[in-house]
Amino acid sequence: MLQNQTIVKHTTVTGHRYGSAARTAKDQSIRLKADETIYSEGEHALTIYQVESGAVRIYRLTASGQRYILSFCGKGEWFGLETGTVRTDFAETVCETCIKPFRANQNAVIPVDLLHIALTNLAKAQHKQLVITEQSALKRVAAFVYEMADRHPADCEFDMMMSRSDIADYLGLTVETVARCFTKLRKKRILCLNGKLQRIVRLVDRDALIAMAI
Amino acid sequence: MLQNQTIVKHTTVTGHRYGSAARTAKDQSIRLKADETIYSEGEHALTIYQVESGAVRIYRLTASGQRYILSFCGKGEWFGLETGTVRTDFAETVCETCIKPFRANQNAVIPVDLLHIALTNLAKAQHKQLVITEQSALKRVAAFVYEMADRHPADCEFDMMMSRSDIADYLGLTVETVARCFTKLRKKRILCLNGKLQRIVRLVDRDALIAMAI
DNA sequence: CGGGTGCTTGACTAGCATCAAATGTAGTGG
DNA sequence: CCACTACATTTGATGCTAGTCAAGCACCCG
Repeated sequence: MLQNQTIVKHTTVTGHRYGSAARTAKDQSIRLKADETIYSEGEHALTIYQVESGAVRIYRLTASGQRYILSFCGKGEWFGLETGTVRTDFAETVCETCIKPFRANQNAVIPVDLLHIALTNLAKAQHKQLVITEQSALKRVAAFVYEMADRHPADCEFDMMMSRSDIADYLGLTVETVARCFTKLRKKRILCLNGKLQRIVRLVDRDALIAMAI
Repeated sequence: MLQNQTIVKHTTVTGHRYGSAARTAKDQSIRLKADETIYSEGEHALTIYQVESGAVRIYRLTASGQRYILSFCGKGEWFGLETGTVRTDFAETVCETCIKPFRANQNAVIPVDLLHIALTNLAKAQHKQLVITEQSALKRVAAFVYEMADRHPADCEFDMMMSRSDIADYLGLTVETVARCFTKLRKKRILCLNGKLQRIVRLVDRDALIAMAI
């Protein structure tokens, strides 16, 4: 297991930076086009990754062939940390993306706080459970847009990059329902959609979006 | 943060036991009645717990006052490990329960693999996402019964202990829908329900249950 | 006995899935 | 340049599933 091949030390110092020390590891960052596979279910899990730019989708396939997207990872987020030695899910790029691998070779030290990564991903997964179960389709989509907007705190216009089908498989809805919800958000004057694929969001009423997403 | 107040060391030795060494810590196990609070949202998070017997529910309250149960913890399972210094959820006993606390005082070493606990809880949360989003109400209830049955691998009869309302808040359904699903499972001759509160499950067709839960 | 709690069942309704089709855009080849 | 295909998105019509509201039953306890 990954965590048994590493030595992790946590001191009483609060805060923890992954600064230049971590970045000078011999593993170089990797640039990928859209929809490229990073790893697949069943593969041996020896590497974790940090997203430097772009976005990655982590998903599973059910017995019936349905795709379910567990999470999207944006800039700065980590993925690929597994409970066992084998991948239980798939990782693919959503768009052109740079990722930085951290390999766990024998006796190698990963200069990274694995526990912090695991707990952050756990918190994300728990929050997603709340979004999915408690809320209507419209609220789920609003929560998704808000999650994306949170990655661009400065801008009121940004590119989601995910297709409607990605969003549907992430929120447990159908493509049609997602499209209808975006239409409702437009009609409520909460956002505008631009770009040929309607994936560029311009936030008109951020407060209303937040009120709806909670 | 918990993980910053502890020193955790993982060697290359595979496997990791929480044997007598951990159990001789000065923290004694605690016996609680049903529906007692272990901790609440907003409290300072300094302790993690292992369930010795019984069951614990971990839940959150939404802005609208709805309860959502993130997980049930049974014998051997750990809870209370938080991302920050403050509790984000509530922990209560479902029934008469024994728990063992592990406090993270300054300079104290927790003789426990926190990363392993975090990753196990992450895997549980991810699996629950799949159950909740992909499946019909009947399949969700079947998956819940299967999860409970997995905690009693030897017995074909066991006490779930959770109320219908607990199960509903866990699966994102209503009490009525849960009751209707149990009725369907009975009519399909997959299980029988006994006890005055109908919480004792007798598995009649385990294979059919598994087939339904996946 | 009456009141409280937890479980079940029935009737009705709202919301999402499904099926189907239209639109807009890009790319290809004649 | 236009015809054609391919793909992503949107919209409409319809049906089913689970939520809502309501009532009834079983059990327990004062």
